[in-house]
Amino acid sequence: MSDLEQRPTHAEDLNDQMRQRREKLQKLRDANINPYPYSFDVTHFAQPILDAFQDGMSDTVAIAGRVMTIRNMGKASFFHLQDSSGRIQVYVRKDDLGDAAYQAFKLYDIGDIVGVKGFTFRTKMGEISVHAQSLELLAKSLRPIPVAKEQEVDGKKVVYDAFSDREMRYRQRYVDLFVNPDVRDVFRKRSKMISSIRAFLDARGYLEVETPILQPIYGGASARPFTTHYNALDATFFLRIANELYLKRLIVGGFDGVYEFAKNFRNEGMSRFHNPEFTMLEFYVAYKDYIWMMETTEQLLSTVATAVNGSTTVRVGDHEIDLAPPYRRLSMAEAIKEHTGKDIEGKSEAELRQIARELSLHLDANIGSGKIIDEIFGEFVEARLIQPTFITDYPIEMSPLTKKHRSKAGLVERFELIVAGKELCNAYSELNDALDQRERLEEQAKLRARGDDEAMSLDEDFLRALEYGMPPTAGIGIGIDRLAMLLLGQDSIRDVLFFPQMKPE
RNA sequence: GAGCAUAUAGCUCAGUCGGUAGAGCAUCUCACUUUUAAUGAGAGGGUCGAUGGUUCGAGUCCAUCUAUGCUCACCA
Repeated sequence: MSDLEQRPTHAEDLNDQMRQRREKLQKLRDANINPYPYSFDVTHFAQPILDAFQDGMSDTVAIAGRVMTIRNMGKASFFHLQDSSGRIQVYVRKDDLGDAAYQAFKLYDIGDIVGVKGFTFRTKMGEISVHAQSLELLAKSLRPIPVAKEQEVDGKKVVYDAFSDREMRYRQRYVDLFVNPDVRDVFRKRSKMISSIRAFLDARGYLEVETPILQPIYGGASARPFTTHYNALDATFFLRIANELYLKRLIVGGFDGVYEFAKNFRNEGMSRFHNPEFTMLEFYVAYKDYIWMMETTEQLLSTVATAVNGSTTVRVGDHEIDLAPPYRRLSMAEAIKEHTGKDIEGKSEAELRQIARELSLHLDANIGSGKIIDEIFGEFVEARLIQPTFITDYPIEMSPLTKKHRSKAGLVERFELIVAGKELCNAYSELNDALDQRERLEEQAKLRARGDDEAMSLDEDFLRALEYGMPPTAGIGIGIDRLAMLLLGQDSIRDVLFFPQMKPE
């Protein structure tokens, strides 16, 4: 064995199984077999073979994939081969392959990637299989893989010893994916979800765009950013926390509708619901308002749910949630009244503070009235909104980028869609009054001076764009990871992200 | 950032009162040409997360640290 093959890839010792696999690799090379050939002509996939098989008929097939089980019976063997579509059993006989090839097959391991040419048949025990006429190693696997055994009990699959350690599943997602079929399904559906959203927006003529991730001024949301240094400019840059201000610039530029699936970055803690980088769909449509956006959101979500699950209903815990329109619409004041009995409409900051006290809600002394209302809502209402509910008409202080309400003083034309007690969407009639926008951002600057490090910065170029004139516009942000959790029945954001953020090993 | 829990073989897990480290699967050897949690016989495999401490003796008790999970806080 060469020096190279004895060398661990990391500074870790080879365990016995890893050593044995490397020895087999060398034996294969000694037998003049290339364990890493260049290609293989695949003609069929496992699941379609199973679906199409009819007794009395036999197809000639060439399939490729990963060996997942081996049952060796001396001069004949069975193994399961897993490809992107599923698993199929392969039957191998020494008589068919010849001595040398069967000898080589004995050096295969669970986890190896192989190609099989043969014909389909049904075994005595009734399993549709491929009878191998030739067999080719396509890639030798050097690490033992977790082997989960399955047994059918009363038609249900029971899995034994599943690869279930969450840390290892996330750190080695590649293993998680080939070992756990349910995980593959989740990510296929996530992909389906995104493509159906894209199809929905494309069908309406909106333009998919890309905007800067590295930004000299961050804005469009209230959050702490990741900071970096741009060497060539010797300047501080930020990873975007939102793309809102750039998309609005594009509306100023004359596009009627733009959208972007944006990776955003927020320098905050991680949790079941938060990953520091996450995906948000934002889209903006000229000449529309937030009422229109509510209808569009209803259509979008019901369309996407049907595309992904074939139904508008999803189960979350004990609740059956129905995404079929229409969704309940409730102003924030109405929602608070419904769940606390308190009327917050037209109340001063002192009065709101009194209401909060009556509700035994402890508040920071320096927060303003908008924030107080938000706290009351967050504490007593949000988690109780299970069926999709549009909460509308937010206090102006909390919404510096939103147009003033057409009829209600002190409020703005904004809605959030709450589903299963979580915010899923946030949308406005976008503020296009450049002078009002300047005042609002100056207000934010004062908050920042008071110590609110999540208050927005004043972006002069954005204001300049608005001064040229932006049409009335409706805009929305939809948390794609949250939507994936909802539609895919996952209770942790890590289970809908291929590579969730982890501390270094 | 705070609290609680977890960390033992490649995987999934036991390990009692502190006294030489266990199982199933996986791996290796032998047998077996339609098996399927294949079967039968045998074998190997461990820095018990890390570092200190208590003790004649620590997987086990104590402390600190690391990672992960859950809850809370911040947020989407």
